[in-house]
Formats: sequence, structure tokens, C-alpha cells
Amino acid sequence: MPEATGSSHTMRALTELRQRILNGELQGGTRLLEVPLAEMLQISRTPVREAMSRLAEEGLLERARSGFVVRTFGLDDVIDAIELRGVLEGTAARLAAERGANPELLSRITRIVAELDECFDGGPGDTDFESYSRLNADFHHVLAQLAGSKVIARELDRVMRLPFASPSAFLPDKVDMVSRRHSLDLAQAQHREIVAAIGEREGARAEALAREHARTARRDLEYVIARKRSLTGPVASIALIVD
Amino acid sequence: MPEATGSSHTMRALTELRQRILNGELQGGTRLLEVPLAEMLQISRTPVREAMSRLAEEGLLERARSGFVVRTFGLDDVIDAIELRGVLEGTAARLAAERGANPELLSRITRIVAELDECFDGGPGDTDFESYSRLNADFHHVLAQLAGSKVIARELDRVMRLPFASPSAFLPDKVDMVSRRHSLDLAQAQHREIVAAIGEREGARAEALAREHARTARRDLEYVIARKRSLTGPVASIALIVD
DNA sequence: GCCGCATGCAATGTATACATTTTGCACCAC
DNA sequence: GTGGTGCAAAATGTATACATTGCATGCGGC
Repeated sequence: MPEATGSSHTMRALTELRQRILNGELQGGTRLLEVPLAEMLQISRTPVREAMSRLAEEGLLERARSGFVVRTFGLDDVIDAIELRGVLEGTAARLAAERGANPELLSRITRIVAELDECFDGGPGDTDFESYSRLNADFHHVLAQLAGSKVIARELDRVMRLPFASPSAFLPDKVDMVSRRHSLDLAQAQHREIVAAIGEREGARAEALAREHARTARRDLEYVIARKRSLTGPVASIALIVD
Repeated sequence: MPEATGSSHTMRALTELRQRILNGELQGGTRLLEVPLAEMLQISRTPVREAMSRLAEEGLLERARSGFVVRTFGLDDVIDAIELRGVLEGTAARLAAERGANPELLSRITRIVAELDECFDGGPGDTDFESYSRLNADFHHVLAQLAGSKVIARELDRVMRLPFASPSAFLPDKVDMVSRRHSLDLAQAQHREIVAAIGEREGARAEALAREHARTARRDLEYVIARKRSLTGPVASIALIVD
């Protein structure tokens, strides 16, 4: 039985299309036609369809009456997606606190928070952005699982897979590190508080903290927009659309 | 250009497979093989794949390393899905209140609540269950849109499409109407309160009420389980698995 | 001039042949 | 007995030919 999830041509089509959508080459509202895409990628229509189907599942495309259309994201949608992530993470945190979190996961997330601290240890101007970004993603991934609910974790993963709703989408990077270090400090303090609230089984507090944490991401987004600074990551085009 | 969304063979496969999953003929964990399904449905593998892809999008199937597997739902998952619906509806209600709901939608949902009242007018034992169920679905559908957020509405629709998370899944039906009339009365009172809170722009209250409303659905579910009464609707098998 | 139908084109739906790959099973070596 | 390796078969990945369908365009009648 071959891999149904990641065949070579399908995977390439998936990767290429995703990239072209995220970098703005395929703008929102664009209708995707099988034949031209197949010719462009030098493959047959079949893997193109398969790839488009998966991108619809990811939320980057939507099915039209016929075929697929690139989903349109405006500033409102980006803000709502961040809000939604906050709500879902709040729910995950609350349920984890109420039901009692898996001890192994709880110690794992505690360790992640400690490792996040270490990213600042190199010195004030020597923050390890790459490590921070990766560990931050780990934190949110473990948080999604902490409620012990497949349903919650699944939907949270879905929402976080939208690139502009990802926990690291608008993180202050090296360029901003000096002026916006306080944002990272705040976020890290929130990480600690969320884990503490879950450990102390204070559900309501854990939920409120997780929501507030997402609002930090929103403030980072607003900073990016205010500065009209183009992003470097996969969210580049979104930031432009948003602008 | 033909219809990409609802071709005959694909649609038939979609309908048949969905039904066989929901009625338990295809149990959770079952691996779906293209060739046997194509033979069973007397069509080729292509529309079978298309249908399975859409069922994965609906959340009834999940992609395995190879092919698709029927998603497993236990009692925990059903409860979590209802909780999730409550959280999302709470968010929709809160945002609608905070941002100001679309007046047209607000009057529409107000009217739906009034029409729900009329379902009881026929007399104590003459409640129109069909109408109530339909109007109840309408209420929740409009509520999903009331926040004016495509992102929220989309995710809410996704969750509600899971048959056991639908607002009408465990509604007391004719059989229970006498003994469980109070459940419908409570739900209807909550409908009114939610709309009122949104109209009065009390976000936190609207959110809390919507969450509480979902817990009514959870109590209905628990009643069904406690009575070990098999359901008649599309959720029949789920209720059995749950049991 | 306008309405309506027919026709052609374009795009996706469907079927099927073939390629690729995974996986289960058996056999052999250790 | 256990583990690994290889082979075979089954299942999906891929390509492509053909069917179907919806839309646009143009012509003809009214």
C-alpha cells in the first residue's frame, strides 16, 4: 500500500501551490484551473486535484461551484483568526485545569518554558530568535494537547495551521528585538502563568490568561501594520493584503 | 464547465458513505479501500476518492499514511464536540455583542425565537417537533453569522456539521415530549436571553449564556445515554458507540 | 432590436491502464 | 526463537482518453 498522504507529485503540487498562495503570487479570489496548473507543474491533473483538495482542507482554498478558489483573507479575518486561536487555547487551558492535565505533558510544557528562558541568557542583544520561535511553537502545540481532547486539539491544530494565526506569525524578530523586547518578555511571562494556572487547577484563570496571550500576538500584528514593514516569513503577502 | 461540487457519482458516493458511517455500518477505525468501495457502488475509483476527500474535510474520515480511516468517536469526543460548539457559539455571541450585530440578522434571529414560541402554541401535547428542530437549527446558524466574522462562522459550521454536535442532535423528541418538556422550555428561554444580551451589547453575558445553552444539549445527551434509548436519527450508531 | 435556441468550446467528471510503493508474510540466518 | 531481509501481492499514485456539462456566442425568427 503506497502512501496516500504524501506522494511525490501530489506533495510537490501541494508545496508549490501553498507557497504561491502565501507569497501572494496567487491572490485571494483567484480561480485555480486544473489544466494550466498541471502544465505549469509538468504533471497530470490528478495530483493537482489531490493537492487542491488538501489545500481546501487546510483552509487556504475553498470549493466553488466548480473547482477551487483561493480564499480571501483581509485584516478582519487575520484578527478573527488570532481571536479564535485565543479562544480555543483558552478552552484547552481551562479543560486541562478542570480535568487535570496529563502529568507528562505538563512537565514537558514546563520544561519548554524553562528552555524559552534560556533563549535570553546569551545576553540582551543576543536573543536566539530561531530557538525562541521553535520553542514557542512547541509550547502552543503541547498546550493544544493538554486538555486531553482529540476534538479540541484537532480544531486548534487546524486554526494554527493558517499561517497568520500561527503563534509565531508576528513574533518580533531580530530587527525589532531591541525596541520590542518587552513583547517577548510579556509573552514569556504569560507562558509561565498559563502553565501555573493549569497546575493549580484554576480553570477560569488559565482560560483568561491564554486569551490574553493571544492578544499579545494581535498587538504584534498591529505593530507590523503600523510600521508598514513587510514581513519576511510565509505570511508576507497576507501582511500586504492586510495593509 | 461542469459542476465540481456535486457531480452525480461523487455525490452518490458521498451520500452513501456518509450514511454508512453514521448508521454504524462502517465503524470507527475501519480502513476504506478504494477498489471494494468502487465495486460496491458500481463506479470507478475516481469519484470514490473525491468523496472520501470531502468526508475527510467534513471530519468523518481522517487521512492515514495510506488512504482513509473512519474517524473514531467516543463519548468523550461527543462531549468535547458539544463543549466546543458552546465555546464557539459563545464567542460568536460575545463578538456580536461587542462589535454590534448586523441589524438585519438580529431581527431575523429575534423572529426565529418568536416562531419557536409558536411551536408550543398548539397545546401541551401538540408540540410541533419538526418545526422546532428546523427553527432551532436556523437559530444556531444565524447565531454563527451574527459576529460578522467569516472565520468564526466557518469554524462553527464545521463543528456543527459533525452530526452529534449539531444543535438538534439530542433534542427531546416526541417520545420524550411529556417528561422532558422542561428541557425545551429551558432551551427556548436561553435562546431569548442570548438574543437579548447581544441586543443590549453585553458581551460577557451573551458568551456565558451561549455556553450554558450548549450544556443543555449535553444534559439531553446524558439523558439519552442514561435511558440507553437508541436514537432514531443519523446519530444512531454514535449513541451506541457512546454507550 | 430583442429574445431564444442551437452550437461549440472549455472545464471538470469519470473510467481505466499502468507505475510505484508499501506492507504482510515467509524464509533464512543467527 | 527472534530478527531481518526479500519477494509478492495488493493498494494507491499517476497519466490520459473520453464523457458530460455549463456557458458564451452567434444566428435566426419574431
